[in-house]
Amino acid sequence: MSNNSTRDQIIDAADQLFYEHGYEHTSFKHIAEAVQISRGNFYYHFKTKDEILQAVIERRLVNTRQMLAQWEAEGQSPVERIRCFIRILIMNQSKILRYGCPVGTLTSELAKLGHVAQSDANGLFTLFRDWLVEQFRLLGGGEDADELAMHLLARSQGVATLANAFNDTRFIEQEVGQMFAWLDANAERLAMQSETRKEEGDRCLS
Amino acid sequence: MSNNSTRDQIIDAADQLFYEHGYEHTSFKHIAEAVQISRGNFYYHFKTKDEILQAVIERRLVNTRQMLAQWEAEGQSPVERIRCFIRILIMNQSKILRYGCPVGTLTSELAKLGHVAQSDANGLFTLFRDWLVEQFRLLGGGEDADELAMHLLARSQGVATLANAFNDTRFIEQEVGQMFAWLDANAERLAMQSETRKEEGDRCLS
DNA sequence: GTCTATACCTGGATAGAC
DNA sequence: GTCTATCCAGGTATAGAC
Repeated sequence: MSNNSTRDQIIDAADQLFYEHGYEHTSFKHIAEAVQISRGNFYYHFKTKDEILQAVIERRLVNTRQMLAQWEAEGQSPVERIRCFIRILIMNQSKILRYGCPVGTLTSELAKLGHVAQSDANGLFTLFRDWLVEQFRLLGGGEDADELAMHLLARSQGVATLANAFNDTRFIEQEVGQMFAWLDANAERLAMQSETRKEEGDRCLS
Repeated sequence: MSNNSTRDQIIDAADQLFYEHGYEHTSFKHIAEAVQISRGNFYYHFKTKDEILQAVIERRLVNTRQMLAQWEAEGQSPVERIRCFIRILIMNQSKILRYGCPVGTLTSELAKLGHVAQSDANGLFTLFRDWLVEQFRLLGGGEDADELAMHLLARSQGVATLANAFNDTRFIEQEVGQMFAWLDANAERLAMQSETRKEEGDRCLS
C-alpha cells in the first residue's frame, strides 16, 4: 500500500506534522523540510493543501481499519478485543501526553475551521464506534451496544485531553484501570441478562 | 470589571472568535470587523496578538472563578454543587455541539502550537479541578478526592468532544444522566465509608 | 483614541527550466 | 519528477495624520 515514493513520504510527514502541530499551523515549508524536497515539487503530487489533508485522512482510515482487523484476529473474546482498544492509551501515551488524541484533536480543529474534510475525519471516530458496537453486541449488549460504545469512546477522549493538559502519565494508568473494571462489570452484567432472557425463552417454549 | 471600553470589546470579540474558530485561525481582521474598529487601532490597546490571548485567558479565569463562587453559594450540598458542574454540558449544549468545550479545545490547540500561554490556559482546568476536589473532600472523599475530580473532568471533556464530532444532543443527555448516577453512587459510598470510620474511631476511644 | 497608509513577511500556488 | 523563480493574498505590525 504505502511505499517509499515521494508522494507517500509527503503523506507520512504531513500526517505526523498535522498531528503534532495542527493542520493549519503546518505549512508547506515544514513538510518540504521534513521530506527534503523543494516547495515547488509539492504541486506535482498534490494540487492543494486540502488534497494532502484528504490523503492523510484516507491513510489514517486505512491504518485504523487494519488495526481493528488485527485486534479482531488477536483478541480471543470480545472483552479481550475491547481491552485492545482501551490499551491504545497506554501504547501511545508519550504521544498523547504531548499532542493529545490524533482523532479527537483533528476533528475538533476541522470543526472550528469549518473545513470540508470534517466529515471525512469524523469517519475515523465512526470506524471505532462501529467496531466497538459490534464487540458489545457480541457480549449481548443488544440495544445498549451503541450507548456502551459511545461511552467508552468518550472516556478515552476525555482521558487523552486531560492527560495532555496536565502531562500526567499516572492519570492515564488510573483511568485505564477503571475502564478495564467498567468493562468487566458490564460484560458480566450482559452475560447474566442474556442468560435470564434465554431462561425466559425456554419457559415460553415449555 | 468589564465595561464597554474598546479594550473590553476587543477581548469580548476575541474570546468568542478564538472559541468558535480557534486562536490561530482568528485574524485581526476578523476581530476588527466584529468590534467595528480599524485594524490599526488595535495596537493602541494591545501590542501583539499574544497579548490579546493573554487578556482573553485572564478574563476566562475571572469568569470561571465567579461561576464557581456562584455555585458555591447556590448549591446547598456538595452533591448539588457538583451537579451544577455536570449541568454545564446541558446549559451550553448548542455551543458545545458546534465548537466543543472552550477549555479543552483551547488547551489542546495551544499545546500543538507550543504556545507560551499554554500553562495559563491550563489554569482554567486547574480551577475546575481544585474546586471539584474541594467538593469531593466535603463528601468524605479524602485521598480519592482528586481522582474523582479528574475522572469527572475527563468524562465531561470526552462528552464534549464526541458530541461535537457527531453533533449529537441525545448523547449529551444520556451521559449527563449517567454522570448524575455515578455522582449519587459515589456520594453514598463515601458517606458510608466515613460513617464506618467514625464508628471505628468511637471504638478506639471506648 | 482612532484612522489610513504602508512595510514586511509568510503561506499557498503557478510557470517554466532542467 | 524535481528544481528555481516568482506571483499574489493575507497576516502581523508600524508610522504618522487627525
